[in-house]
Amino acid sequence: MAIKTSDLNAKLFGKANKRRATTPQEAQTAAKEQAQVIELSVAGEDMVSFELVRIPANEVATKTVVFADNAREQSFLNEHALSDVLTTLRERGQQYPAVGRKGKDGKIEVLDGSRRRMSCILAEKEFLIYVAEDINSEHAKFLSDVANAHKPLSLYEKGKEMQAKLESGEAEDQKALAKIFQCSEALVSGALKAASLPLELLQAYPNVGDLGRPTIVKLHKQYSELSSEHQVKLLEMCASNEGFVWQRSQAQGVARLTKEVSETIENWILELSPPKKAINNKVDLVKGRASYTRKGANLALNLKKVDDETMQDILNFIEKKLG
DNA sequence: CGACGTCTTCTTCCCGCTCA
DNA sequence: TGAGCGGGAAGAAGACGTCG
Repeated sequence: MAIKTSDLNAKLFGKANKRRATTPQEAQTAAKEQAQVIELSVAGEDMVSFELVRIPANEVATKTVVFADNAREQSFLNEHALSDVLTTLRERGQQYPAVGRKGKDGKIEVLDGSRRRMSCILAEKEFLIYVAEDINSEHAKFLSDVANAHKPLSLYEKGKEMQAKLESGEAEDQKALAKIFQCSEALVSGALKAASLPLELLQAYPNVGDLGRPTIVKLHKQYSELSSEHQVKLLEMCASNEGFVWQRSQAQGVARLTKEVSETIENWILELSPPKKAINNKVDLVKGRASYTRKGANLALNLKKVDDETMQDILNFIEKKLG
């Protein structure tokens, strides 16, 4: 994702101080060459100076934390979700420093670069980050959001953001959300469903970002049809002993893993609640030609091999009867 | 009974995988 | 290495349900 990262840096450093850089290109170069100090205006406002800090691999986890308001769900960040960053990180080290601020407790809060942070932890590499002394929370959220623009959030993460906007009243309804997020109403519906699913269930998958709307909708339907006791049982199966579900599979490749996890979960659900749909009230009236199903006050007819004349007779009868 | 909001389904397009 | 295939993503539009 090198291109997108450079886009981000162009945005971030676009308004850098002339002392260091006057154009996005220069600022990018500065970031690439890892200048010790960079001054830039955050959100087009105050000038803030960032100092480059190098954190040894074994201290990344303890000395830095991810900004709490970051939309990215940290528990989804595993070797599969980070495979794009990990390959280049292992080969050539960290290309672009992350951006963060000094927290009250002395820890560094990572605003932009939570994926790079986790990658460094996984790959045991040195973590580079530009740190500023004082950035208010509003600006911090801005930086964090801009940063997230280049690696799309998963449906779950989008759904959580949408949920928040609904609750805060920022968005009136799903239609408004679709406008704000520039997506279809169908996607909003799917994202909200994803967000309503328990984390334990989603963590069964190798890369939650890979789960599309159809998969989520299916999963949501299957899960929500379970009784609450069964839901709890299913989550226990997901969380039990041998790590996440995907870690128990032998399959190669994320796509295959994802498929296997889906199948596993589907099977578990079937085990928990046997297909009571077997009570199919379909009745064969004339073998192979006519059947009907009764549901409440409704009647569905299913006729095969019907010629025009017969059809007309039947339609006439219905019209006369119900009309 | 109508109007509004949400969900599902249909269709098209794109991507990645497999096999020759 | 290229062609064919299957599966998934996304949007549009119609179906459905709910509320006043």
